[in-house]
Amino acid sequence: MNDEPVAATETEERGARHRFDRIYRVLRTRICLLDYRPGQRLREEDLAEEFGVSRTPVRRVLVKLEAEGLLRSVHGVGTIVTDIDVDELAQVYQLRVALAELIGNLAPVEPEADTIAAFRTLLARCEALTHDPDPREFARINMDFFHLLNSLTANEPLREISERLYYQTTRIWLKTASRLSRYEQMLLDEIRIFQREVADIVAAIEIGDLGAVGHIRRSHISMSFIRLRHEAGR
Amino acid sequence: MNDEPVAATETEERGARHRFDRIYRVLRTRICLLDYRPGQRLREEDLAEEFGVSRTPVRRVLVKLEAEGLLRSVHGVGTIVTDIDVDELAQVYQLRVALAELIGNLAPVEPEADTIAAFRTLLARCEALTHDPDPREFARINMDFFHLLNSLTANEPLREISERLYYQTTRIWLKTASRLSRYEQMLLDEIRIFQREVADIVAAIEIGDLGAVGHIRRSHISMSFIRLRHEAGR
DNA sequence: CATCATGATGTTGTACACAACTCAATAACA
DNA sequence: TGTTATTGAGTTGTGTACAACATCATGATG
Repeated sequence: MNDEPVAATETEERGARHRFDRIYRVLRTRICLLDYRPGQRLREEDLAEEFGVSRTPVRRVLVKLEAEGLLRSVHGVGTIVTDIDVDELAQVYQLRVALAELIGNLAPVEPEADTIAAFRTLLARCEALTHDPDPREFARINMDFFHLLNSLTANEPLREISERLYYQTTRIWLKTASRLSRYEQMLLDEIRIFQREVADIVAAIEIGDLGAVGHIRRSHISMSFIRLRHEAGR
Repeated sequence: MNDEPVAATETEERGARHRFDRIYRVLRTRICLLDYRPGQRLREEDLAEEFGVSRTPVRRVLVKLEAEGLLRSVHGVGTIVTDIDVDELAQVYQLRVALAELIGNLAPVEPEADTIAAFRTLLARCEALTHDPDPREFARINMDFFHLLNSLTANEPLREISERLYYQTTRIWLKTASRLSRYEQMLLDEIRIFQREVADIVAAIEIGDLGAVGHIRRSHISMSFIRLRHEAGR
């Protein structure tokens, strides 16, 4: 009866796969929070040292991040965080808008009690944020909110694709806004708008209208991008 | 004036990136044509030897194919071609159906003369196929047709995602049909239906109605899956 | 006879040394 | 002085040996 290691694998996901996912998530988060700025050069050896492994497993992660468009490895030069600009991302936003509606339509899943609770917790964090605006915390809440929304569809390919597109676009707000003079005011405005979105969606979820969630989300993504483009144009 | 290598890079994409893409495409095609059967175990060393490289660059390719759901590497066991079944792929098909329509709507690109010519050539290949049915050639034409359709949108993220979903699902027909007794007849039927789809779409393209292309494609993907599911159910 | 331990074998994962490559600084030259 | 080689440092890409792991056969043990 040697099932102890199996159980451990089940709960903790030991081994190579786990290390891989861990490093992957850390790097992805750093890129999206602009801890690594667009255009910044990363050194494989530094990353390897930080995570206590050799370059080999690090490179695996970098290959995946490159496939997702967050990095670009150039032989003899370095591994560079991809730069982004509002115009290039317009296409990705178009697609995200279209997909947002699908989450409510394709294989909607009746939210569990704890899922609803998680939404409420998030709403509270959001409210707290309006009293103490912080761009990083804003980005984090945004990320958590996205993952919660994503769990509302049982269509796994849709979840995967939405996630990928989300991580491709989420940096653009921080990057664009941080360079503008109205930064503080913009941040506060955006937080308030976001808070209303969360409130709207939580209301729709509590009623059980997942279709409405999709519509709300769709319009908010669309408007958010238009606002950004407008601010960036000036 | 040492710009010769630069020019070569531009046209032929020498170097690591090129090798990588080459191996990647070859393996992906083999998986989708069932040269590698679902469940089959691949050995990294065999692949390395075949392509004249070491395991290292091969593993890069395998990581990417694993991220796309075509392979699964298990430590100590092997690299296994993912098995697929009709029920699991239902979700992917749902998504493909939804995305098909977007190709005509998001950033439609006016087809060039040579693109239209390519469609006509394909239609001819398709016609020839009805006289000499061959499952592999059918799959190849299907693949080429997909890539042509995909070039009708300038939305690159959409192209990328559509491609990924296509390669996730395209094996299922060959796999399912090849196990059925009515295989020969099914193949011929399916080829004829496909030929009509191609004819319809070529007509829509020549008129310049890309929206119609999306609708035709959408309904054909949907029906194709329903037929498959129906046959598989019995 | 059933069951569990143990070792042999084969595979992917990792570490590390070296090759290929880029770029900038510097020297050579017209 | 301007321009072109060249050298050097620094980085990613590759090859290779070994570690970690899974599986199966074999035999010990109750």
